[in-house]
Amino acid sequence: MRHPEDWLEDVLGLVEHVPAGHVTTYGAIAAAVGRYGPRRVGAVMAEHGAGVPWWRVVRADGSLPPSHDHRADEQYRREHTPRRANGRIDMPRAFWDPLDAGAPR
DNA sequence: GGGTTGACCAATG
DNA sequence: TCATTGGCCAACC
Repeated sequence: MRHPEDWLEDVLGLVEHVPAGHVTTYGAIAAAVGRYGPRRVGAVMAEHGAGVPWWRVVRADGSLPPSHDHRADEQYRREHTPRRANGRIDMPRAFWDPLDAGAPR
């Protein structure tokens, strides 16, 4: 039975497991925890994202939420996160699926 | 009880 | 590639 608190811990736990140089998406996290939707993940990140590598969570198309902006850019340079010329993440190369590592099969 | 909002997503033109 | 639309689900007023 997943209390809201457990769900929140699951989300934050997954974000912490995203390897440096890679990113995941709100939708992938939502799918991995298997409840609610991407918007809930975004909402919880906005409020509780301070303690986790929030810059490794982006939109499904590789674009950055407004809040990331310049601070994320600095992290991507440091972690060598593959990016495209338009500033978005190179998703085919950088995407890390939590289901791929946390819950195989 | 109902309308609005939001670190979203996928389909469509 | 960008803009629009409908769907999503909990929080808030």
